[in-house]
Amino acid sequence: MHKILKDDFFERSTLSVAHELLGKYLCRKRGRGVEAFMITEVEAYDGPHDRASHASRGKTARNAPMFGGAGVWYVYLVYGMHWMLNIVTGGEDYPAAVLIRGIEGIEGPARLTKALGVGKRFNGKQASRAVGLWIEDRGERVPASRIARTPRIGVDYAGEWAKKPYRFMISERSERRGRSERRRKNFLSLL
DNA sequence: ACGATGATGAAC
DNA sequence: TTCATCATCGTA
Repeated sequence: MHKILKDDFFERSTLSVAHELLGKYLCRKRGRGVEAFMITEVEAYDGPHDRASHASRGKTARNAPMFGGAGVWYVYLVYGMHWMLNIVTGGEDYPAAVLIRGIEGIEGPARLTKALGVGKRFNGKQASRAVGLWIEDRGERVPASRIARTPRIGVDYAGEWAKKPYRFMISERSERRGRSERRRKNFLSLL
């Protein structure tokens, strides 16, 4: 069962959408082929008062997609070099979106956009097969016991909002973690 | 721990 | 018209 997610899936509470996006598939059509990756990590940016959200300073040319209808891509550049991929949630005029931070085999919001060739041309476009970038429900369910919630990454400036557990991820089994990744983690923990 | 690298938004 | 600030990543 490969069911393309429509507006109605995204036109709901941002936290629900974020939670339920885990286990869904991010799909990209390039040339004749379609690549599909399970979504493993997301963050919710919820409403005009969320100080970690671009929308917290009101509507601007950049964040306009967040204020529009649900199911639309919001793609923007950070640090002058990285594209971030978000899907707009909630109703019209309620600014909210879910940032896709990781997919199967590719951790990191900038890495996945690079790997899939996602850039600003998707900004403001409805997620759909016609556009070449969409999300599918393939009937796989992630057990609640494997879903972890933590505060969002890189939003320390956001005061109380920085502490909210708006990051959702599929927790990995430590046995399956490769030696190199474990070494890298140990190394980073020294910093 | 830091530099790369450029758009954005706010101050002036 | 500047200027500080980034929803990051790779390298040391």
